[in-house]
Amino acid sequence: MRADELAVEPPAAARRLLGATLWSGEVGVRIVEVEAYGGDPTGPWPDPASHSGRGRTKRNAVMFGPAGVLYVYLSYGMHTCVNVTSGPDGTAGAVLIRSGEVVAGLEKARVRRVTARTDTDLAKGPGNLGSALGITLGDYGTALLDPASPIRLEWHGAPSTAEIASGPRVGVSVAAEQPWRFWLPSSAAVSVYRRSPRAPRIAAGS
DNA sequence: TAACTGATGAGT
DNA sequence: CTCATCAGTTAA
Repeated sequence: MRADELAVEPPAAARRLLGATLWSGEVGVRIVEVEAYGGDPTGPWPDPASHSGRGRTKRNAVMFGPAGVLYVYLSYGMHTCVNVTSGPDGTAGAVLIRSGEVVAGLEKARVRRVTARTDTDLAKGPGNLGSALGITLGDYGTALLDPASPIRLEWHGAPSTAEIASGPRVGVSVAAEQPWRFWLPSSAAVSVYRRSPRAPRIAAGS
């Protein structure tokens, strides 16, 4: 995979990342669920739900750089969420890796995820995926397309559109109408969709 | 359904 | 400095 294949609008980059393998040392995860996030209002794809939706900060700085770089952040004080930057250099964008299947290094992943009931659960959900791969805030900024990196991407070509499903992003209270979540329905590791409690309700009732 | 946890950024 | 917020997970 080349950087220019990710230096496109976040939804297009997200589709290309499905089916790719994300390696962290000996543990490999097949990506089956992703979410695209845009950038600030002055860019080509404004996104109020994005960490970069209100401009550049110390935390989101890497989102404004070249594509194919690891953006990690801490969520809810305990989970590390793994993102791949997208869009051209100077334009903010990223793809959150939400869920995957462990395809290598099962033993190590099981040690890191002792609470997982089955192997399918090892990297199911953004926090669990980061935990299974052992990714920490210290890995912020890793060049994922460099074969020498401890954390790297192995691309197998984008899946066909028939294999990809899309829908609203999870846990996002604004811009919830954007179908910027993509997943492979054939995988059992796709996390269950749960609407944000702050998102507008679709219909009245119970 | 809610307890939990801590970095972040906006407001004081 | 404080304070609300957060792209969650888990046990109940």
